[in-house]
Amino acid sequence: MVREALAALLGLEGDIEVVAQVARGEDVVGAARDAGAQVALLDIEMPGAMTGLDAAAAVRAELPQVRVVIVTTFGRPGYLRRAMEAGADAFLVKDAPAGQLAEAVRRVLRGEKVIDPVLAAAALSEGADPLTPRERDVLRAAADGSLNADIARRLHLSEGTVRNYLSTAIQKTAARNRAEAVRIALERGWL
Amino acid sequence: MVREALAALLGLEGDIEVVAQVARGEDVVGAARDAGAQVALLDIEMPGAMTGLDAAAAVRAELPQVRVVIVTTFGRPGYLRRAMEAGADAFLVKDAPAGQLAEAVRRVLRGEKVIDPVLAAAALSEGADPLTPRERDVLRAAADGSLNADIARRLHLSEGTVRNYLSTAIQKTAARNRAEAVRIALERGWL
DNA sequence: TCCCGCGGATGACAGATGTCATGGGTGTGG
DNA sequence: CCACACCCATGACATCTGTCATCCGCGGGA
Repeated sequence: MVREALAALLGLEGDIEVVAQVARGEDVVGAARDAGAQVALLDIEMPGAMTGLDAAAAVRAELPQVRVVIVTTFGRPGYLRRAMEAGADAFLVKDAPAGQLAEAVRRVLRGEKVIDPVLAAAALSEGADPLTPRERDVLRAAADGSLNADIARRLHLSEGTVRNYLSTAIQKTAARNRAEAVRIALERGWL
Repeated sequence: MVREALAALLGLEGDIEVVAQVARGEDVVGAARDAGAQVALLDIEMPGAMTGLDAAAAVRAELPQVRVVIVTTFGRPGYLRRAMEAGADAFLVKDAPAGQLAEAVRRVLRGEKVIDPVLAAAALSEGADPLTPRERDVLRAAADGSLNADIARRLHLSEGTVRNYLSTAIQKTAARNRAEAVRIALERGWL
């Protein structure tokens, strides 16, 4: 519904034409190629296995002439960082005024980058993700309230190892327990 | 951005006119009255103190002739229940096709109720919220990973009492610890 | 009147969690 | 070759968490 609504909004602009819409990240590259798109507008949170950031990287790799605009619900600095690493040209949050959307499309077509300066500052001041891949796995597995034993079974680890990884993750996030660590890592876009 | 986009979408329909838009729940009743709206379209998750459900109840109380359509990101059965209790005429989730939005507006104007039958069945089979107000408070306070001592201080309770309330909440949600209880209660729309 | 649910509290106990020291193996870069 | 980071594990320990029994006071129904 939101996708179709944003398409309607862009369609009202005389100089912009919506040439394709897809629901899943896996379908982005194909649709963009078939429709001859000049700009791809992607949400980070999408159904399916592929996130909008993955789709952005795929577009950048396979259709380098296509500009990528990321629109997301959550203005997490970590998202911005990862979007830039994935090769995005613009990064917008959904609670920005609607006019910024069309404006961003026009500007990336002129070769400009479009980034909220406040968010950019936050992303830079925050520092990079300090978690190792395994710490991320364990933290993600702990997010739903699983017991250490469950996590150990799911990741084929010993229970003590799970405790060790969680302990380091808790310290790196400056949290006091796993729940706080999960919340902080989520806010920072590290999961 | 999403609000303006949905307004653009509805504006494309010949028989529907968007007469007002507001960002915060507190402004809904005033704007609906001033604009002479026939239908109020409300999101549950809104900035400001007033949720969309509160706004729905306010509209129902002060402008009884105005139909209320709830649109929400999360199709939680508890949300549906609370929306109906607040006097909503329609309940839509945002990942439904865009056409359903205009269709719902037309149908509530004809006096019909619009509810996804799958969600209705889920809401009925799930049973009502079993939590007492205090259990809800404590569970909400525990959601961010606070220690028992923090929660006790924040709610002016003893630490043991916090443990007791959490224990009963954990049993009522059939969870194994507080984190799981929080997740389940959130999914059910009990918080 | 009596019972029951709710709010609030205490104490005791078992189990889960977080920390630390310490060990091993692997791979990568200087 | 050595240092270093990462991965995985164990054991010990302190603390936090979850459960249970038990108590008090209050108010609403039967």
